[in-house]
Amino acid sequence: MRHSAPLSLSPLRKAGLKSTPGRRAVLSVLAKLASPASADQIYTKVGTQTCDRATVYRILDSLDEAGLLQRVIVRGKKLYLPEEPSHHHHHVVCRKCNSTVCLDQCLISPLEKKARQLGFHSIRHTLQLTGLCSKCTTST
Amino acid sequence: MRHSAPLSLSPLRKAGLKSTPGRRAVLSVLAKLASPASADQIYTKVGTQTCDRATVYRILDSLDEAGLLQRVIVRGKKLYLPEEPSHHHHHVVCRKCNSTVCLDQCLISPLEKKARQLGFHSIRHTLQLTGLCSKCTTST
DNA sequence: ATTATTGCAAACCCTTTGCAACTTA
DNA sequence: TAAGTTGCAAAGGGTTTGCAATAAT
Repeated sequence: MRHSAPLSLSPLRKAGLKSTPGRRAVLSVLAKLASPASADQIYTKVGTQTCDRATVYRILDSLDEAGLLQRVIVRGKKLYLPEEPSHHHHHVVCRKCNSTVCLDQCLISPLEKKARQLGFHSIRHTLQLTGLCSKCTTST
Repeated sequence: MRHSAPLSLSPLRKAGLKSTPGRRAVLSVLAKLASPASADQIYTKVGTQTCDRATVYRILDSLDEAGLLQRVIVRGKKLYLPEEPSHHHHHVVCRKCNSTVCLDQCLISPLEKKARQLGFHSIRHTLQLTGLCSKCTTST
């Protein structure tokens, strides 16, 4: 008799990715973020001795591919934040201080539906709202 | 008596930007795009003798700032497409061949409203839908 | 045992910058 | 004339790559 699958697979295994120390560390760092962080900031938070910078980039790619994080662009730079597969939603990010607030919803499905009708499949989306938060009241 | 304003200002002048050959050329290239293009592709289409590559980057920045183009990220790369200020909407871009289709609507305003209620202002958004078009039927 | 993942270090590419010259309004 | 814009060329930063070694299933 074969082993039965564990009752709850880690998010990584569910996504078909191997569970490595680097990936677990990156996921853990993402989960604790107060606001979106750059690849390099994540590399630092993970601990530069935990894994190589290049590996962090590869990990972020694999997690993105697996839908385990959200990538947003603020001021032209890529930032990463965690994604809970069970509750997809979006955020506003302050263009000045990167502070972030959940908007708790995703209103994209009608657009996805239309895209599907137009022959597209494997549809993904990224929505980025940016603004200036109340603490950063300034122009532009 | 002073000169009265022209009946119709160019989009550039309306945006408070000076009308230069480079900007006009970039706008014209954008308007003719069949699918989103990278800064470098735009530089090539504009004609490398028309203006410098660095200038194209500066122009794209100013047009983005002015809301005269849309910037999207496909496969992690920045691509540009035209934006008609009178009719803001979104697109699906094929992750394989970059082909693009209009979705004709923007459903973001409820999210923007909520962000405003949370103290954000000067809100902007970028929405990117990507998928695989019918011609590129493949996995992933 | 097989396949995926990582480290290392170099290469790459995209993008930005400073400054003087030149346009545009 | 004043302010904004451009060219040039060089620097900068973020990101990717190849390959051998290593770890996960």
